[in-house]
Amino acid sequence: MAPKMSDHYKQKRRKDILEAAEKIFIEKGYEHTTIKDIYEEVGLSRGGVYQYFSNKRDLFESLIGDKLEDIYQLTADALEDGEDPWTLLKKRMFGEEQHPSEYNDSLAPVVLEFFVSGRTDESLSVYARDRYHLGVSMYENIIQQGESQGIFTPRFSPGTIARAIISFSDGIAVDSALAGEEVQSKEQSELLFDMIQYMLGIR
Amino acid sequence: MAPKMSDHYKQKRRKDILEAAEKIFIEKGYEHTTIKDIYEEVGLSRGGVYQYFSNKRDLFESLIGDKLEDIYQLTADALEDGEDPWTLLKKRMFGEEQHPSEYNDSLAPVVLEFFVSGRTDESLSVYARDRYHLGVSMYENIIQQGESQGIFTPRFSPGTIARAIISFSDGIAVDSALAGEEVQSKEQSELLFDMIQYMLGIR
DNA sequence: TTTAAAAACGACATCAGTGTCATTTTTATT
DNA sequence: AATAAAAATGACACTGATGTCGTTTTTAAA
Repeated sequence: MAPKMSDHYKQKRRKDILEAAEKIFIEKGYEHTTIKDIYEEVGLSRGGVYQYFSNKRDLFESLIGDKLEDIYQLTADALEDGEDPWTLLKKRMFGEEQHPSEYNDSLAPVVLEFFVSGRTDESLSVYARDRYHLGVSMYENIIQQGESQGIFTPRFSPGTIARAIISFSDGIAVDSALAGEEVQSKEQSELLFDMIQYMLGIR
Repeated sequence: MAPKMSDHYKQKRRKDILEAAEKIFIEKGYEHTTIKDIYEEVGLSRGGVYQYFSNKRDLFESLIGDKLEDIYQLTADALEDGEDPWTLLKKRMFGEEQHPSEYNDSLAPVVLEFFVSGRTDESLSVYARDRYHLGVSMYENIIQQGESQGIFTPRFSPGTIARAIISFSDGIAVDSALAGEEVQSKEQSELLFDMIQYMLGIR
């Protein structure tokens, strides 16, 4: 006499909503996306979405949530396992192919929009700082590891280089969002690549 | 029998509104600023503001308008007058003191927010591209001038280096908006400074 | 001082989006 | 099949912001 819905079912629905939401967020940006846009995209009703998420912010945070923590953990593990810091750094900066390519992380500008437009909200800005900090640490750890192995001879402190990588990448993401092709993200990634080699004293 | 208000008066009022608006925009960000916030800050009524601007976007575009064109023109003139490209480049990147300092252009993140959150609006994105293009040209011209004078020996095309300066600066602006001190903008500006010397082949 | 034009006011109608909740539908278990 | 719990629906009340417009106030010229 008890119809416990399978966890699997709930998870699937949740994922459906998040996928639809991601599509819409990329299309319309964070601020201009409404709950209506989302439930129409999933093919659910208003209440249907509210069953799973309590508002747009909750939905968005779920969407981007954990992603960063995952990659941080993955990086820590890789370092632990003795993966080459230079290879690892390239992977984190440019993806598995370890090489600059056309810019494609279309959610990145939305994430930045989310944090920038919400920067006056105290709780959000705490969250933003945490995320930023985690990103810095990730790169910093890789660089420190490489330094201690004698692979890198950094011209600036690992923290500063880590922050520079993040700023530069964020800048490319933002500019791509607003000027598209014009930004020549591939060429810029190549420049970033060259700059990092210089900053880390790699031949 | 005709009370033509002095242009001076109108200009002053307009400027008052823009100044108040700038303050509020910096405080609350673009999206979260309302017309009400603004007329309360100036000490005017709702209708009062609408007398001068037709909506928030119009107001914001007036605020940032021309600024970029002005600096572009100023740069073109300076090059024409034979100003040293390296000095000029440093001025444009770091202000008159020509040296990296704490990040302080508090309107910059608001400008980025404006363009990023409005990036789906066709007319706005045209405007954004124009602005971006103008910025690229400005830096590109300086670099080309320096190259032809034999002061710079660029490792990448002037256009790519120009775009990199913009991306990096935008990145610092965005990150500062959302993580504040944490971003260590001064250190990053120093790194940017060093990187540019390297990219331009300056001893 | 009168006067007519411009500036400033603020109430108002309108709109878009939000989150809720009583009701209906679907589901898994008995 | 019967049933009870969970999921899904969509109408609803509410909110906050927008731009307008008839009215009042201020202004500078006559």
